[in-house]
Amino acid sequence: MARIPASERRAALVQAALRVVSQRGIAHATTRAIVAEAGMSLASFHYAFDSRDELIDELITTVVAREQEAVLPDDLQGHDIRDMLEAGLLRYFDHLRADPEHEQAMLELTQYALRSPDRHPLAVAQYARYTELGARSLAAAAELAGVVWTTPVEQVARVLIAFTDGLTLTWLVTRDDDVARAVAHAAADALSRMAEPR
Amino acid sequence: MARIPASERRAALVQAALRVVSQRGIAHATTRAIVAEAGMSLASFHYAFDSRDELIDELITTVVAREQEAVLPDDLQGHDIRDMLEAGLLRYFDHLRADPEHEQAMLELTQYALRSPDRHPLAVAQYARYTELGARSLAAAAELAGVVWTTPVEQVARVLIAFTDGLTLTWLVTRDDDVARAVAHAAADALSRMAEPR
DNA sequence: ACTGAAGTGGGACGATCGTCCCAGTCGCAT
DNA sequence: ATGCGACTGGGACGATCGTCCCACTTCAGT
Repeated sequence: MARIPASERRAALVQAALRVVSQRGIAHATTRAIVAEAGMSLASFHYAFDSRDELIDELITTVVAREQEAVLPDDLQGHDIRDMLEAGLLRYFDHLRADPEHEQAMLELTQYALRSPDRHPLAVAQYARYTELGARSLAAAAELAGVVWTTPVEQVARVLIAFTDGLTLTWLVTRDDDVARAVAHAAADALSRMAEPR
Repeated sequence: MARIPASERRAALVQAALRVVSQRGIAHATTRAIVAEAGMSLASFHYAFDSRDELIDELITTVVAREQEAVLPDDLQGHDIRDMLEAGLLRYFDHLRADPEHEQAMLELTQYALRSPDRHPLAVAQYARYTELGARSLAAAAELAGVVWTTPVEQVARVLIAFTDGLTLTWLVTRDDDVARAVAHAAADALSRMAEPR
C-alpha cells in the first residue's frame, strides 16, 4: 500500500464507509468491510481513527455538511410559487431516483444517531441543516414569485422537510413514481398556501 | 421455568423482541437480549424458532397485522372534510407522542426489511396495510362529510401515508410539537383538495 | 406405573466483531 | 547517510454473536 498521510486516509475511509452503508446498510459497515472497500489494511483504520464510533460520527458530519446542491435548486422555474415548489420537489425526487441508496443511507444514519444519547445531537444538527437549506430555497422562491410567507420561513422549511421525508420513505419502500409525484403536487399545494401576494 | 407450549413461547418472544427493539433498537435485539427480556433460557428460543431471522420476520408480520385502532379514528369529528382530516392526523400525532419508541421501532423494522431481498416484501406488505387502513378512514370521512374523492381513494391514502411518515420522522428527530401540528394542518389542507362536494 | 413426546437448562461451537500490538518500512530533515 | 517520526501489515486478543447439542425434567395417554 502506498504511503498516505493520516488525514487523507480519514477522508478515504469516510468515503468508503459511505459506500458500504449505501450498498449494504449500516449494520454491515464493519471496520473490516470499510477497509476492504477502501483497499486498506485493518491497522490503517485505527491509525487514522481511534474507534469505529469516531468514523461514524465523522461520516454523519461530513455527509450532512456536503448536502447542498442536491436539494437546493439553482434555477427556480415556474410562473407562481406553487409551480416553483412543485418543480423543486420534483427535482428532489429526480435526485432521489438517481441515487436511492444514498438517501436510504442518510435515513439509516439518522436512525442510528437517534439511538445513542451521545449521537442524538448529530441527528438534530442534520435536520437543522436541512431546515437551513430549505429556508434558503423558500426565501428565494418567494422573492422570485413576488410573495411573502405568512409563517416564519424556518417553520415553513420544517414542514417542507417533513414532506420530503415522507416522500422519500414511501418511495423507497413502494418505488411508486406516481404516488411520489402526487405527494410532491399535494405538498406544493399545501406549502403555497403559507404565502400571500406581497 | 414453568413449562409453556412452544406456540405460547413464540408469542411471548415476539412481544419481548418488540420491547427490546423499541427500547434499544433492532441492532441490540440479539437472541440473548430477547430471551433475557422474556425471562427465558437461550435454548427455549431455538426450541420455539429455527432462527433469529424467523423471529424477526414474525415480529414484522405480527406488528403490522395488529396496527389497527392506533391510526384508525373510530369517531370522526369536524364539520368539513378538512377538519376531519386534521383531527385524524392530530389523533395520530397524539398516538405518536404517547409511544414514540413504538413508531421508531416500526421505522427501524421497515428499514431492516428493506435491506434484505428476502424481507423486502414484508416492508411492501407493511405499506400496503397502511394504505388499506388509510383508505378505509378516508372513505369513511368522505362519506360523513358529503364529499367524493376526485382521485382514487387508494392513491389519496398513499399520499396520506407519506405525510404521516414525514410527520413521524421529523418529530422523532426534532421533538418539535408545533412543527408536527403545522405539518398536520398543511397535510389536511392538501388532502382535502383531493375531494369535491358530492 | 410406563413410555414417549414435549419442553428445559447449561454449556459449548465456530464465526465475526472492534481493537490492539509490534516488528518492519518508508520518507524527510538534518 | 542517518536517525526519527510517520505509516504499514499481519496476526492476535477478548467479547459477543447465532446456533447447536445433550442430559434432564415434566406431562399426557395408555
